[in-house]
Amino acid sequence: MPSMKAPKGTRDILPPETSAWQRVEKAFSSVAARFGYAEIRLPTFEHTELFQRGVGDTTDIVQKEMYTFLDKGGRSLSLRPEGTAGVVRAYVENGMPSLPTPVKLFYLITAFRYENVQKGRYREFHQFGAEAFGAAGPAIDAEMIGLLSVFFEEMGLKRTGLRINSIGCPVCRASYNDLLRDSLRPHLAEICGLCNDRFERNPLRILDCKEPKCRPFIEGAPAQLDHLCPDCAAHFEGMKGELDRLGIAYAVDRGIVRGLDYYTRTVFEFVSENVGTQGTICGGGRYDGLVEACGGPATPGIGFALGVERLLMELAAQGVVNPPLEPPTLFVAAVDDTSGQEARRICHQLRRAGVPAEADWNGRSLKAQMKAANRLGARYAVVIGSDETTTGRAKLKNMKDGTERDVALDRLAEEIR
RNA sequence: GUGGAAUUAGUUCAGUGGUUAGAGCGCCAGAUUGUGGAUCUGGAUGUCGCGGGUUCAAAUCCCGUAUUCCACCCCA
Repeated sequence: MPSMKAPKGTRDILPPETSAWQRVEKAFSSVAARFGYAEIRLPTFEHTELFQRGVGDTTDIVQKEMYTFLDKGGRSLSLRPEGTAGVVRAYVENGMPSLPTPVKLFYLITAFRYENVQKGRYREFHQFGAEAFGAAGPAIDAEMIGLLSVFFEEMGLKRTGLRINSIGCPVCRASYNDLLRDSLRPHLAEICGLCNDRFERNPLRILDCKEPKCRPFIEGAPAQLDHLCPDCAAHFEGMKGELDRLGIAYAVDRGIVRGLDYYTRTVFEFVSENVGTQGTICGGGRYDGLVEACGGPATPGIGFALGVERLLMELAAQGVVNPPLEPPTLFVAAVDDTSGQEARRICHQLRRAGVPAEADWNGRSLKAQMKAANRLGARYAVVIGSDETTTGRAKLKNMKDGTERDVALDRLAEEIR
């Protein structure tokens, strides 16, 4: 047992699992590009202050889950706990507000949160995300959800539930918060301690509480959705209409709040029953005040983050099979050391010609080489000996049915196509 | 941060105080001389998570600790 182990909450992703990762990464990039999103790559760590402002000082993520450290120059830096803040920073820093709108970006990142580990939750985890800046209307909200819907469809995912909600803008939220407090105030003694804290700080969060004793009051409480200002209400209706026209099914869930401070109006998530209590595969929403809060011009924005580990879990749970790694097409076996040299030369030339080929690298017996070819799933094998080296011809064996046919060695690449 | 369960070969697991700790799978080699898949035979590999303690004797009992899984909280 090795004494060096991967740190808590991290894990190694090994073959053949990596092929499943490559598959989803490729599919996501492809769908995102088709929707007009361009890839952005960003630093893994940022100034701590960015997350304090961008994610929100009051969030659990910033208060207790960040990997924060001082570098040798005394700067406070943090490993990113999510992707949006960094994208917003880069958007402002690189003058992207002057680009034609909407500016649409996507990314594949790792993120870090210091939390206790459980199913579908790691300290280092992977997200696919996208952000769209500069479009204020509901059409872009639906476009983004459409992107996810197409991605899930192409991954072969069924039964992934989309839930949507609106949490309003700063204007209607202020009056709603008063309404919410009024409704809960008589019951403060009965709801949990945490919710008492939330009552002053951010009463919206109370709606997300799972405490049984809080549930009755939550269900009786007014929902933001029913108290939107006219603009926010129109936005929500507009988005629903867009989704209807795109043929995307959704459920309105008044309980969706999202954990990050920056959200306004639209919030949504894709949920599953197969990821443990962490049912959320993907969460996102609109953040119309964030760019300005990060020092840029007032710019509407919307984005989402998709948990790759959770997506993969969901794919496995729904029985979506992962196509196997491309097997070596041709195994070049050799009967002795001398022909082994020739076999390796042929193998190299096949690879140059674009043919996946394997050979023996351990000086093993012919029998062992054939065994290896079989295990690798090679479709064909040739055996190289002194006869073959002299005549330049060999028997090409089909590993599936065991049949052989005589071929010229210098035409191997063409023969197996 | 809180609670529960677990940790023995590469892997899945058996072994609950008594010699040199086992099995399946996998790996390596062989079953007459240049051919895989089946079968058979043989082989290698363990600081029994780590550190203390109890005992004549600990994988086994006790304490601590780390990690994993599950749950709370929160989120991807």
